[in-house]
Amino acid sequence: MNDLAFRVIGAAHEVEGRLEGALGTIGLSLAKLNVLKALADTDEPLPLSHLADRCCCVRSNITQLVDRLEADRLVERLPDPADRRSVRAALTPAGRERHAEAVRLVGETEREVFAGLGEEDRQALTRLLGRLGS
Amino acid sequence: MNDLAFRVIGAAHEVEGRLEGALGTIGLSLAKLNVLKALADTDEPLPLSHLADRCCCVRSNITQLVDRLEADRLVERLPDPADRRSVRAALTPAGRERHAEAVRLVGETEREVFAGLGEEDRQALTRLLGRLGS
DNA sequence: GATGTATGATTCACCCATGAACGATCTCGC
DNA sequence: GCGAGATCGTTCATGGGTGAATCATACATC
Repeated sequence: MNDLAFRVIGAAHEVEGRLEGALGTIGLSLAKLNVLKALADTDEPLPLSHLADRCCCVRSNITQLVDRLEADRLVERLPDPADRRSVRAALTPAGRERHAEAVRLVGETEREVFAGLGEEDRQALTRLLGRLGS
Repeated sequence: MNDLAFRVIGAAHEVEGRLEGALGTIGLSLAKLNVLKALADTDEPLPLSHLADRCCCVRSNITQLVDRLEADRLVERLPDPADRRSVRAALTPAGRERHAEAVRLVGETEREVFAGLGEEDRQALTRLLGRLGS
């Protein structure tokens, strides 16, 4: 009954820690993966504003993430000839590769983390989480 | 089944957001509240290292948090005559008060967030979360 | 008592996130 | 065509988190 909020937060923190740990071994983080995922999903260069929308974060955050991803040579900035205000982010081949590795790693880690739960438990958990915040 | 990890993280993010929003109205944050709680629970000045242990974070983080809480006049640093390396953090009267307000606010918010779940659901959620990460 | 090691807190560099302010550019309405 | 206002990305200040390095102090051992 009590402190359920902190239990949810604590559990998520644990899961996040596991994922960050796994991704750290290939030089990524959840934040970076999130950007790579958005780019891999649409499979074409995305204006940074669109990227911010898909990542559910503010534009200034994307600026910094793309800075770091560009330094990692996983993403590059392309000018948009049609709108000179706009900058589009594109996956490099290395970025596409790294994203694939990351997806594999995350899947593995997820399986480990939820190994203690059967299929029914997982559905129950999903359902319960979906009913929070009304 | 799929993406359950991200569902857990997302739900926790939502809950965190609600709590941060509520605490923001009285100039606090979850991080600050966490420190106040540790001090209120033991009810005596705590060396910053112990505080770091109880808050499950590194010492450098506590240094910064106590800096801000001291600026807010909610906490003060006391020298330890028995060990001149040590600095103890103590709640000010204002800190004690603010902590009480915060606890009330968090309780309210928690009730709102989990209003959609009955007692059985809450127990089920607690149980499921407890089985993560084995 | 001197020396060497462990420990306490701080500082620094980094990562991630937000919001405000800004300069450049686009677009709409006149 | 031009001016007003919207939009794009960046920068800056702030808050929260980590780990490495540093300095003072404590302590153990000789």
